[in-house]
Amino acid sequence: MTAEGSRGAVYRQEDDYDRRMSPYDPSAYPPFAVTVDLVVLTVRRHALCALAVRRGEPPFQGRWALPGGFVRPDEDLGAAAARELVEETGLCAHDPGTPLPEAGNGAHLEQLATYGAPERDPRMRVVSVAHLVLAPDLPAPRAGGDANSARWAPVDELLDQEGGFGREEEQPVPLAFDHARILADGVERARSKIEYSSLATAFCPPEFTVGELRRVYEAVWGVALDPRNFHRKVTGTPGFLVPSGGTTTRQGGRPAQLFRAGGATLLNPPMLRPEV
Amino acid sequence: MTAEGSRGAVYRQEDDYDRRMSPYDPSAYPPFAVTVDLVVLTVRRHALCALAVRRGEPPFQGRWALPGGFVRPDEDLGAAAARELVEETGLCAHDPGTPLPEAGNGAHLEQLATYGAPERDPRMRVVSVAHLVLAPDLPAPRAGGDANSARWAPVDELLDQEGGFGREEEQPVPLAFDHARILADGVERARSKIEYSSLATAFCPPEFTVGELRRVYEAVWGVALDPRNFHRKVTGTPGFLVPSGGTTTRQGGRPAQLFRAGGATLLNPPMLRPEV
DNA sequence: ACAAAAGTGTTGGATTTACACCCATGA
DNA sequence: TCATGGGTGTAAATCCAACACTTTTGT
Repeated sequence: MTAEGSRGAVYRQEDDYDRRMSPYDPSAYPPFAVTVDLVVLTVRRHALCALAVRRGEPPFQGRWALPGGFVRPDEDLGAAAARELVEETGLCAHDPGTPLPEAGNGAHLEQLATYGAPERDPRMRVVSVAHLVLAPDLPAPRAGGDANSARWAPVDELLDQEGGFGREEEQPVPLAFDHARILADGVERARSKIEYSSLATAFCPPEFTVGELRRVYEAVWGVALDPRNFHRKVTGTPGFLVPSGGTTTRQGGRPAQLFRAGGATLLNPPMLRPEV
Repeated sequence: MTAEGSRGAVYRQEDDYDRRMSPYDPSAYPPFAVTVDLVVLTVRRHALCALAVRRGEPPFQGRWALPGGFVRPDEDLGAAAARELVEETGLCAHDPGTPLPEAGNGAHLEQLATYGAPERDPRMRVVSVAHLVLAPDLPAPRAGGDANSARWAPVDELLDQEGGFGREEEQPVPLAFDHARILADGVERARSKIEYSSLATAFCPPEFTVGELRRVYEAVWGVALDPRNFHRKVTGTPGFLVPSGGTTTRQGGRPAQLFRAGGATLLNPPMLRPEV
């Protein structure tokens, strides 16, 4: 352990930091590392998937983890998350003020929660501000050019503590650190938020059909919805969808109207998630 | 500025902190101070109020601020918030796992959001994990024995950027730091959460009447509710309230049944907040 | 012609609202 | 007796789930 910056050192523990004067006295407060971790969700092949990166170094070497990195000395938390997102996926999400939901270039980014248990990283005291990203279906992820060190995985698979091997040769090992918990919290947030907000459109391309939007709800909630009532509901909610004029038959069947996301962010009345 | 720990110093900016090996290398990551700030809400005299403490030192000397303090080196975030709460109010709220809502000794504590804009504290780089506390009406707050350095203030008054002087001689100055934003976020969270959860009971004493619970909703939402429909709604929602057997006439009029909070945390169907 | 997906109409039941009305106490 | 808050009944309006049925394409 070095003299300063290590756990267990003795600091002047003034509870009311607000009453302190000295501007920069490192001995007066315990230093933490602050990082951002990203829960990046998308809907692929009718399943809710999250972005995972493979760890190349200990601890948890070889295990899957959420993407993330340090917050820089002069960077806001949301900006750090947006930067990491670009670096890991090429996705551009506009940085909102910390807890403001906001759509950027298709993707939605918001702060999720902060995780700071003392032993969550065995190397040092790390406080991680997790962020949630909802993105449309993307090409295979790049991670520093290295393929197969990053992938989209169904969240059920990543959270499955039991067996449940993926179709591939992937192992059912839990995620590194407390990332399973973070991912579960992010998934829960997404599930409840599409109920009363228009966020489900963040999973869709710029133009989409009502059926495509319905399949997003079905994948995120893991339920089947009545296509007819769903159609009435979403087209009848003011500000949710605006027709873009075109039609498509990319799903087969009768041509479907194309829509864009409307201006409304809060849905009133909300979408109803079927019981159990 | 001292050599290390100050803004603008140059660190090895590895984006992927997960790939680093060295356990405790302070030059490898930028150190932050991590604090918790508390939004403590209660309902007093038919108004939603928040706990504010007066700052005795610069910056923002003499201004009102939210209570808070440093996270200790071996302390979890929720534990730090619970500790600060006890120190400032004597209230006991059980520490939940980070984002888990949980009731302790009457009060509810949950993580709210994290604020880390680079210039939010002029002294140093501080990341503050804000927590939300919902408490029943309390005796006058104590703050280190010093009265009049802590008070309950109506949130409207604390958030009013314009005039709107309080009844007292209090000034309409905005809160210190970014605490107005934090308070506003906390209030918004409380307003929306009592809609679909049983959290409104956290504002009530252990035993309360339906009318008292209704006045909580009215104060938090700032609306008037129909007492008759409200009664049917809350008593008809399974798990929300359980009769404690007793009655009271402390509100005058016909004796009212006393209830305790039931086991349910999520309300289905939710309470409906009247439009506009 | 047939399958598949999009969309409209209709109906019965549940929920919500608005308000009339009665109940039990203290002053 | 009156004022005050507690609590029940009821009818109209609204919302929602279920499903029959029509439309428009590709094969």
